Amino acid sequence: MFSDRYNPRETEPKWQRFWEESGTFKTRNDGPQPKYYVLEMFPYPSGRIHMGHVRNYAMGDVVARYKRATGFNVLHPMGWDAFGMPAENAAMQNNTHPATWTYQNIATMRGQLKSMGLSLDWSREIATCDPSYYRHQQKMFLDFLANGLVDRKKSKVNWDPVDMTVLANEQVIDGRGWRSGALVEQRELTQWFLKISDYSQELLDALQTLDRWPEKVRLMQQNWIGRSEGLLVRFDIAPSSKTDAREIEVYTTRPDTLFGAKFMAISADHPLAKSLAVGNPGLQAFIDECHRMGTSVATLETAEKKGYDTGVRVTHPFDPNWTLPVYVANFVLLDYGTGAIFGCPAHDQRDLDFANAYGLGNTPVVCPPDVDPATFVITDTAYDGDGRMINSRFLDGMTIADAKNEVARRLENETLDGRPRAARQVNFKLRDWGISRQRYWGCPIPIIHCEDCGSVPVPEDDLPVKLPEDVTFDRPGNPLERHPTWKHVACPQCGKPATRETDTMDTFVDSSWYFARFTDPWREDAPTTRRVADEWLPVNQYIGGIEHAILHLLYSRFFTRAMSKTGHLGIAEPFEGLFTQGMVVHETYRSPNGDWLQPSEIDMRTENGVRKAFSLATGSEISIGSVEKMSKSKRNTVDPDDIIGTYGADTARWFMLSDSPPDRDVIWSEEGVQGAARYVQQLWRLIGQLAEIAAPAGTPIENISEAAALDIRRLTHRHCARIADHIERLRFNTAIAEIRKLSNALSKILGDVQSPEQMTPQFRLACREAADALVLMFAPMMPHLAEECWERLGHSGAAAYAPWPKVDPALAREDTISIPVQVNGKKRGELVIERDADAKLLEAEALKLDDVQKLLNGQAAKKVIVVPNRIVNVVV
RNA sequence: GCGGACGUGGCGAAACUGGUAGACGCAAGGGACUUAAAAUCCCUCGGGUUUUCCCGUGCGGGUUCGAUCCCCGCCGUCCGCACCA
Repeated sequence: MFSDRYNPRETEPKWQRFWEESGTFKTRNDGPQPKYYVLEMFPYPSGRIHMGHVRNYAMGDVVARYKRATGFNVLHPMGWDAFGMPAENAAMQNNTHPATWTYQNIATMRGQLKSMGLSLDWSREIATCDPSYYRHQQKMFLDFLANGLVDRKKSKVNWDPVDMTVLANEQVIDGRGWRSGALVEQRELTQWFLKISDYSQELLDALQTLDRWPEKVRLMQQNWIGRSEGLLVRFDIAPSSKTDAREIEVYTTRPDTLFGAKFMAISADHPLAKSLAVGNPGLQAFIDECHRMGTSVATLETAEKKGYDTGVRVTHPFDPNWTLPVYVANFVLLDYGTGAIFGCPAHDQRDLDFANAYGLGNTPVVCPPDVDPATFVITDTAYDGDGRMINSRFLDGMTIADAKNEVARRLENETLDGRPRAARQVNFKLRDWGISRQRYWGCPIPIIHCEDCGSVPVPEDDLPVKLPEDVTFDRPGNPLERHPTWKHVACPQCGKPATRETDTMDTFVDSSWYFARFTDPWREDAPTTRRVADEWLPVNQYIGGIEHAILHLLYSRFFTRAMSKTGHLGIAEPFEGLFTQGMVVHETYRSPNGDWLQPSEIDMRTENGVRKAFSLATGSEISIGSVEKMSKSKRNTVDPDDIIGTYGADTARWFMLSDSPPDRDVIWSEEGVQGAARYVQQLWRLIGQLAEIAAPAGTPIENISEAAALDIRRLTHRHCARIADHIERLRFNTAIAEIRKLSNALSKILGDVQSPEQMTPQFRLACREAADALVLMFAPMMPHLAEECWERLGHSGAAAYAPWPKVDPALAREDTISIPVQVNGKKRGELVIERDADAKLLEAEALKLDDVQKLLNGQAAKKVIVVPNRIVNVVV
């Protein structure tokens, strides 16, 4: 009945069909067991899955299957992050509709994921481009609006004049649009914003509660939120200045250095700069130059500090006779602080560069410890370290912290035009989230613009605002904008002709709440069923790439709070545990003429112990290049379909998990996959042998007393405990090493059996237990093989329903252990002794060892360190 | 520039965060079985000596009975942020 060779091509589809027909992985919201929600970041339906998906979903599936086996009601759903630009680009290139392209891709990828044997509840599948999903998003947008979480304001954006759309910063490469290549302009557009900055402090504080998140991600978010404590200070404009303005307000985190001030600088976009530019062509030209410079990384890196002296002078807050020149400077940002700074060249590198360029000099006001203030001079390098105040009148001698407080205290208590001259302020780098996109393939923003009534929400009864289907992509720009009828509607308030908002939402909105929708995707009249969502959420284990460390994960954290504020949820944090997996990388191959070759075009051979690559087509030698992330450009990709077709899903999953720690990159190699495939066969043979000798399935295990049988039991229980521990900690690579140790040990035991008499009933019972346990322990990684083995072992039900093997602690514990004996820290021998032997016994036994005696050379040991169950160290 | 991580055999890695360094695997070499190949099985596999030991976790110091792990100083690789006042 069972063949000698395991054939995944037959068994994998068989068991996939079984799971599907039996509804094995359908999850009930009212299941009696404790709940566990495991989620992998849902894919963008780009066309085909790649090996990164295989890795991501294999990991999630191990967790899901393991948790199910250990008694949890597991939610493990899948969906599609289906809106986005690639669908529109494909529409333009192939003259298809984005929806057609997207749903075709979804169909393909769904089939591919199913061939992986993932234990997903497909009945909960969602696609964000489906009106049944985005209608709820529109509802929530309106709820957010009603609760003051939405803002409409002008902001600067990257505008691609050829494609006629706003581009994200990531889509601007060297100042040009990534698709059109056109020089990107900075435009002021009125945009919709979600007020994530209202939650800056909360999002920052709550990071501390996320103790199952990688430290790295928390740090990245912390830096991104960018909290700083400082002082707002109002500077008077000197009367002689040619402006109507009376004062300029600056934000500083270093009020202690106020006596080192040499200039003031304002942003080119500062209102004062704009008003001064009127009738000042030189200044206007400079402001224009600043705008052209753009904000790309490359320009910032090389940009010189440039400024333009406005002629305006301000007076020092502590000395009316001390004036400072006001420059418009290219390095001052409008949207951080107040768009104006005071420059203290001695203690800020940027200010120093600027001051040196314009001959403004510097005065050190913080003197480093152990340096004589009289000789302390700043030339090219600003000093931003600790020290004592100098050259600062009433601050002299203070620490930086005291000086900051003293300046704040004095200025806070001084009034200017009836208001305090200064105020302490906390600032954040985090900005509000601009969600408007001039794109078709996104969730329409449910707003109608009326000349009389302004921006009016679409009435709830009219939701969803569906995307029109009859659109064309033969021209750049937003098809919604030029659609003949779609945008023309009556104002819901006054009934006059009005127009729809034609911007759609950033696709990051779609992915900010999908995890909540999965808890009740059938609900029609609301985004969530709050009771159900609150029971499932937060997601217990979220798994995905590190590239989402900031945007997606921060947006989701905000969205969860916003949904709670609007009554859709009752929690703050969406993801209790986060795991960021490494990439899948592969060798690269390059022919002598510089062409990249795919792994499938390569024949690997070993000549004189050296690995060499040859082209299958031409036979010529190909140079083996560095290991890099799989990418189309380097052609070092491997297609999951090919791998699954050749080796089976179990082999692919096993190899993905076995070689590297899951948070590190894994090198995909043909040799490695073959090793995994060999192991599949090895297990199949081992289970076959065990099935022959094992006691019948279901025989109770009791009163095992024979040594050989007990050895097998101890082996089994010991490994079982370790494997569970490794999976719990997501250490899949070491879990797999333990499984291999167990199967190796069992193979050896069977191989050592000399005669049939050794196979006593007790021995057969122990084999039964070991075989069952082994299968159930590799089942999370190789579920199809496990089902087939389970059947071969004579079980009637499926392995997917079997509980995780129960560990008997008494059997798992080792009674005899070996303890190393060191002399002066170097291992000289070892004691095999009963567990928990006391220190005196260990010491006596250790000193008896020949090797120890030899080194003692008749003398007494100076000292003997004994750590029970660990080590003995004899000091001579 | 700021912040963070990492550095262990030919390769991926492990080591219960102070207690036998290199588990498990890949590659390689040798052997068995085969007419042969595949498959399978057995042995070797950090370096030097080949009977005893010595050296080895990027480099140099330190703490300790004992350091891959802790501290100080270097070198290198990778990642994130970046004119944030």
